[in-house]
Amino acid sequence: MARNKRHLEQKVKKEEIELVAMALLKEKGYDNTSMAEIARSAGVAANTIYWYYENKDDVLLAVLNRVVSQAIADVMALQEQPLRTRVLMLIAQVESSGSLMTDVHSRVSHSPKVRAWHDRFHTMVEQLSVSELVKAGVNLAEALLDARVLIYVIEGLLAHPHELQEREQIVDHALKRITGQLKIPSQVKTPSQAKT
Amino acid sequence: MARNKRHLEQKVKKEEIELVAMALLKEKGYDNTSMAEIARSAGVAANTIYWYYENKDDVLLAVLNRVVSQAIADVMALQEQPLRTRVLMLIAQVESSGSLMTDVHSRVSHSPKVRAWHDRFHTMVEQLSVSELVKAGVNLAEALLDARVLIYVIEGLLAHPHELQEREQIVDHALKRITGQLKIPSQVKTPSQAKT
DNA sequence: ACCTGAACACCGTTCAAGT
DNA sequence: ACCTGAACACCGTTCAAGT
Repeated sequence: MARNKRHLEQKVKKEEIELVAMALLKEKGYDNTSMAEIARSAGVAANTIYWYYENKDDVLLAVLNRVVSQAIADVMALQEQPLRTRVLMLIAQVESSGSLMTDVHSRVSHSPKVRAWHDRFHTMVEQLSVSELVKAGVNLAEALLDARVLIYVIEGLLAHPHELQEREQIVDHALKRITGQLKIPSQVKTPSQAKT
Repeated sequence: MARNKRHLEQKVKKEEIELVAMALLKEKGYDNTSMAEIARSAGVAANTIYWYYENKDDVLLAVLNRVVSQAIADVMALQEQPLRTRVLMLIAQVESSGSLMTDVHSRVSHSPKVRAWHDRFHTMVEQLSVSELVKAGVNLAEALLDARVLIYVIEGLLAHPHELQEREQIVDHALKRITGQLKIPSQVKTPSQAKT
């Protein structure tokens, strides 16, 4: 029982470090968050983190896995929604993780592990996009190129700040260009035009 | 005469620091290039750089201005070439600057000066793209959105490694989606299909 | 197994001092 | 005006030592 409790609390300790790291990395980004700060927030000595993780990039990867799992879960929950809605949801979801995606890109050249994670993630998103586009009526031969275009647009939207409305416009426009025509009526009207 | 010579050599000193910094930053990126390394390569003490530049980000900006000036000059020289060629040229040009563009994105959150530079640069590229697209036959109302899509595709291509052929395919595809139809015959055939 | 204090090498930057 | 040696604060990481 005591052993059990202890075992639990140890897992909890790592969990706590990861949650604290996630909050800090989301809020302030990789470079502006020091290991010392993460440790302090988690209530441990600075070097204690190195018992759980090899280095700072490994902490980043642990956080990224959490963030991505959550994002996937959220987007999966919208299975029946139209593509437009799901793309916008994905962007909003990832955006709430602050500069994490930019951080990944900038760490790719420092850490092979981060590079591997990035490549896997990219492939996954690409496959998802292809199947989404095929479902939306794009023929398979072109879907691969269209998926790339769509992903780059999404990445661009994530890397640069946009008004919500502007973001929707760009997504709508890109999807229109890709699928040929908008399949579903959009709600891009300004709030002031809401009826009754 | 001696004063003249001296004055010249001073300008040359700054020039040398900048050229050395450009080479190093292009080759190894911002984070992997230390001020000490730049100084050593330029043959000065580490802190001497701070007489010419406020900080490391200012060195980056000086290098960026050189790189961009060169890129603009090169692309301008292709005034009469088709859009496709110029876009590919721009990508190749910027790509030769290594991870500099990624570095800009990652420094945006650290330095307001870098952010300002990034925003000005982005606006400039956007305006250029709009006028290019209008010239290519896209109607003005949609050109702004199309320009954004095109820029994000270009940024995506720059941020991720691609085979030359694959890159051309994606650019061709994006331009086809945007302009409705490819205006000029492309040479995307595989080398093995070259005739006679 | 888990955690720590102390130290290390490196970094961007500052400052007082030299010419 | 231009340049330097020495120092500073901070960083990620390591190591020997404690429980």
